[in-house]
Amino acid sequence: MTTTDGGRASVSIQDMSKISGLSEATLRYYEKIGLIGPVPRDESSGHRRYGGHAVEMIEALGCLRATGMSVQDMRDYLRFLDGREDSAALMRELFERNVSRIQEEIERMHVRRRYLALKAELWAARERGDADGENRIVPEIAAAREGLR
Amino acid sequence: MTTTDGGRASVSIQDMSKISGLSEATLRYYEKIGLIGPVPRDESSGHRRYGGHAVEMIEALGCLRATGMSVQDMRDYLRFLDGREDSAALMRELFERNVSRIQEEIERMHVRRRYLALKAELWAARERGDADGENRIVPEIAAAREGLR
DNA sequence: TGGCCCACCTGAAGCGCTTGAGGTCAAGCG
DNA sequence: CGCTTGACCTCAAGCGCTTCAGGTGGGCCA
Repeated sequence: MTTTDGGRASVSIQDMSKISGLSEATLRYYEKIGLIGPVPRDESSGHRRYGGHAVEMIEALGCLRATGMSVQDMRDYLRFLDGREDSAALMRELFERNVSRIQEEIERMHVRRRYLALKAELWAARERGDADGENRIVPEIAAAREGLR
Repeated sequence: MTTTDGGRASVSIQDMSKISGLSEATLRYYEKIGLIGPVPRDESSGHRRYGGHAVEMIEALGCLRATGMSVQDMRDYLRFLDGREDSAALMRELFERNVSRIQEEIERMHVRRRYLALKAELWAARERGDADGENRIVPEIAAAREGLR
């Protein structure tokens, strides 16, 4: 998992990927756009070696990314963490905003699920030649469509 | 909304966008990738004019897109609609697959919401200098993190 | 010592759109 | 009549990644 390198633990990109849940490509991408890094390299091979501090930070980023948080919010998160400003309130707001975002997404998902489930039922009715069933479902689909924005 | 053009109704891209909920850019994009179209043009201006058949089709696509259905599944949907194959079963399967997809997304969303809500609580506790509260929340966050994949 | 494989590297292209720049056509107004 | 306005056009770039192509360093085996 980790190799010792002059007394300090260092982690390869593959292991960093396993630890954080971010793909190797994403780790390179985040470095390229300046969200993390620059990551120190192994002298001879030029391979990335993530040090203790970076490992924890990127592990946390992996969780935030897994919630669908935007890159901009992750940037703010890192800024609040590291800055000596009184950032507890800003952090709370950042996370509350993201809870609301998820909440809204969940609600939209329910509407979508209902619409798609009705469509599946419609075609199931057609499949078994059930014209009555079809006629019952059609107006329900029309109603469900309204909620889809 | 619609203009009459030699007895046939035709719809501008702006109105098509309002009807379908797809942006004008998306309508052009879908045409470019061959999902819809080619759309006939007004002789003199070169502007797109969507005809009756296309309007209904694109309206339906708008609903499917609003559920997060993939472009490939929308292609299949159109193929099943139009083909003379016995497509009711294929349609049912397509929609059932998409219901499952949404169902899984909803479940993941719940986990994410919990994680983010705990993070918000953590910073709220820090904000009011509540060390006990903090200590109560930290292990809950660790537990919630497990579900984030 | 040569050969092989694996982990890693970079750069470019693709996905599904969105955004923006720059230009055309038709209608309305002073 | 020229001018503005608005709806539309095309082409190119950007977003947040993923995927792919082509190349290098290091360890292990014969």
